[in-house]
Amino acid sequence: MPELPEVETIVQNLSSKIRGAEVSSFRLFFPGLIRNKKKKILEKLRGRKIINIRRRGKLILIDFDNDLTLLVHLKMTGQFVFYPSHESVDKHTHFILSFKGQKQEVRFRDVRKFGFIQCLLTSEALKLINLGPEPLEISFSSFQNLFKGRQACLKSLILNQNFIAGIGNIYANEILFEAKLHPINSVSLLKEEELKRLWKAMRLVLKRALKHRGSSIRDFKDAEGRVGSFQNFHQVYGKESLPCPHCGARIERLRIGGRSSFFCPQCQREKSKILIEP
DNA sequence: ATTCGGACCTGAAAGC
DNA sequence: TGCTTTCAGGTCCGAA
Repeated sequence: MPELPEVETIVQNLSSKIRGAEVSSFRLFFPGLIRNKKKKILEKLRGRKIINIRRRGKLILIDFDNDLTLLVHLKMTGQFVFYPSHESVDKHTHFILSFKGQKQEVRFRDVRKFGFIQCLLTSEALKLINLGPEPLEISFSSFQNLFKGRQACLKSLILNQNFIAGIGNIYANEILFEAKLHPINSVSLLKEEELKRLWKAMRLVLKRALKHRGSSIRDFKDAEGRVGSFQNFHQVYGKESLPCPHCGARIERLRIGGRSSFFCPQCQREKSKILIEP
């Protein structure tokens, strides 16, 4: 479900509600959710205060005042939502954190159970995962450097979290449309001017999506239970056979690296590796 | 060294 | 009304 804009939206919700809150109790319904071998480590969170909630790529990090951090990945259908404590718990709720003096508790729900939570030392939390730079923080020249010596196909590369962190399938499609670049192009063929378009498109699309509090296609809800609205502004994602909003050509769908890729064959031209001289 | 399919899960929607 | 197939905001792993 969640890519950078959705995860950031949830992190903002959580920050405003539970930064500084003290954990009174937790409940774990699906032990497989916790990646640590010893689930008992969670006991160390009881009575501790949350000092910070951060995002890195698509990961949520909840830092506690005893140098422990909960690393959370929502994967496809994970949700963090506040519920009144008295409300009944449904079968997709796998973990609940309750706070001292608060009538609301935060519940982790995940229909497909792909998501995970891991409890780590704060200083170690990001060391396990090799994440690329943040797309909204990287300068153009650093961005350009990332591509040196690479020759993968463009769409696969920007979906690769080691390359750049936080972009998933929806935003990869939308960014490439905005940049007018064909998803299957090899990055080795891109000129500086095209990389600049890509960098600008990446920033523009992600910032717009943040402003609209993410895209809700089927499962995404923020921590207040609200849906995002950026799905209303998608140009190509999920729009196979519909007219391109720019030129009217029919949007096509292609499978790249096992993921659906939507693009306008007119606006996003494929580059041929073979130069045909007349 | 990359790329591919399958695996991990469940449920909604489409196809027959 | 079924029953079956396909698809889904992600990532990991092992085999070609």
